Amino acid sequence: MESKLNIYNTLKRKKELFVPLNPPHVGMYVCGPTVYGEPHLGHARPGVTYDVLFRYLKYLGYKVRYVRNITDVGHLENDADVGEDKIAKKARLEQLEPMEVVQFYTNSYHDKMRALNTLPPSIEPQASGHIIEQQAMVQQILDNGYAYEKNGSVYFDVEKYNKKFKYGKLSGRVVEDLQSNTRVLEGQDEKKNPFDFALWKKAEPEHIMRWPSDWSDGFPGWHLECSVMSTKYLGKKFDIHGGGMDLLFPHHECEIAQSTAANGEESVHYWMHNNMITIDGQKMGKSLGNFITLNELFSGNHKLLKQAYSPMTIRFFMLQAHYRSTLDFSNEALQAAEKGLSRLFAAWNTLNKLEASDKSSFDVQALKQKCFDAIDDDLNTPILFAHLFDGVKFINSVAAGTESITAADLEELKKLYHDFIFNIAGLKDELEDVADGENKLDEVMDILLNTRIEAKKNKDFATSDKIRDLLKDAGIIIKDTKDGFEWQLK
RNA sequence: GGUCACGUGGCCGAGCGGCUAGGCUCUGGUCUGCAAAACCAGCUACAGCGGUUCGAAUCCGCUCGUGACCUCCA
Repeated sequence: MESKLNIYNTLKRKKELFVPLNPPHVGMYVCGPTVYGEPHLGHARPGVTYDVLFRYLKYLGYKVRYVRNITDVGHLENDADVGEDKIAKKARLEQLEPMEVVQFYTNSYHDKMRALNTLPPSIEPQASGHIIEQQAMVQQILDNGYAYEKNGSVYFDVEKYNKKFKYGKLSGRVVEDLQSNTRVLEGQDEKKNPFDFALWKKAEPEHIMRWPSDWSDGFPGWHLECSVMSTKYLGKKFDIHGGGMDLLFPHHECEIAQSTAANGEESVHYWMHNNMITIDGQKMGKSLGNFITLNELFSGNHKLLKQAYSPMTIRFFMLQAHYRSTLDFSNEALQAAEKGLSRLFAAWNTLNKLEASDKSSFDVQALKQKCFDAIDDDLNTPILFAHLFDGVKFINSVAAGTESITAADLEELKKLYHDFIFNIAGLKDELEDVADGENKLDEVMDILLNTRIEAKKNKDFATSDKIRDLLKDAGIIIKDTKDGFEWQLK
């Protein structure tokens, strides 16, 4: 478990060696989706990023508790503290019970995350299931003097908090600047300062999702759930908190303030933030309406899409960029990822058929070291794949007979590729999935292709080409090899 | 307006002081009945202008451009 994993800590603005608070245990919390719409490409990024982290930590032998929440209440439409609850709004539009909306999109989110081969989190708590705990934290913050009640709503007192602790340390903001820069929005006259945020909000009569409390019939503020649920399941201090960069301010800043105000100390050791997916250089997001849902990507059913892209193509596409860089969507980039991935899996299959000889013309240990160095360097998956592709060239050369490998090295190389491709990067061979359990198809293909080989032997190329062309039309690609043939579904 | 990022070859995308990133595309070659795959070779790079340095895509300054956050967003 001795690892050299370094992760970029947004709080410190630099890479730090990862040292868990209570080894071998690791606690990680990631902000999940607000379930009021179909998950889109943007949701896949943190899903995949923190899945790789989760997988790698487990690979290193840590006992990881991975908590990812479902936001199903308290997330408002306009200003954080005025306006309509997103879930309730969607429910009214669709003539549904709010929890029906929540369930529908939660299911869809799970389906898509599973398709992307992300492991389910250890705990996936819902905000609506933790109203009692949220009320308790509101009371705690009130008792500690960092919140005030006004007309049944409770607000966090940023100015007061800032005197003892520092508000804005994560996002690099200072309260004085906020004072002059925060937009004045209507309905905020209850607050002492415009940057104060709601911990508990009194519900308007038409508001559907509401719970009784000491202050009013109302609902919790959006930022509260993450502080509450991370504390409940990971303790007052835990290792890693992840989320999208767009949540850095105000959401994560408020989380820090709430947890600190309630518990007296900061809770998170390493803050991690994934960057955005862009489209034509602009952030892909709900508010801009320029998002492509995962449904649309998987089916190709969107005006910007030239074709469907498989979940693994999407996953690989993301892993070819560093998680802290923006990643620009385009058909060309996705197609390149699709082909690259296919080349990687072709090499994996080749690797498993390789024959050993008495010497190696390649340094497997050096490759292994490079791969670990890459992943240890703040999950640098693009570098990791660059090294794996160097290995692909070698694997293909061994198959072609221009390079060689010993039996021991071969075993080592197989393990290396298996560990990194499947266990850590979390990729899977989708073609193999299809082929599995289709023994009949295998038999039929053997018959067909052996017939073709005979035709070739007899120089009956018209027949052999016809078989190849017709199969191609049916979505099956034939590759002739030295001593036979290979085929794969496209 | 404030705060902070970023601008790399046809496309995507690493690198963060000296050493080929990688993937995809393109061109030529080897192999093959042809094709595909594979292998070999090649092709256009570091926004601009200064500065620091023996040496800069990489550090500093300025200019131009793009974006993010400051309001819900992964």
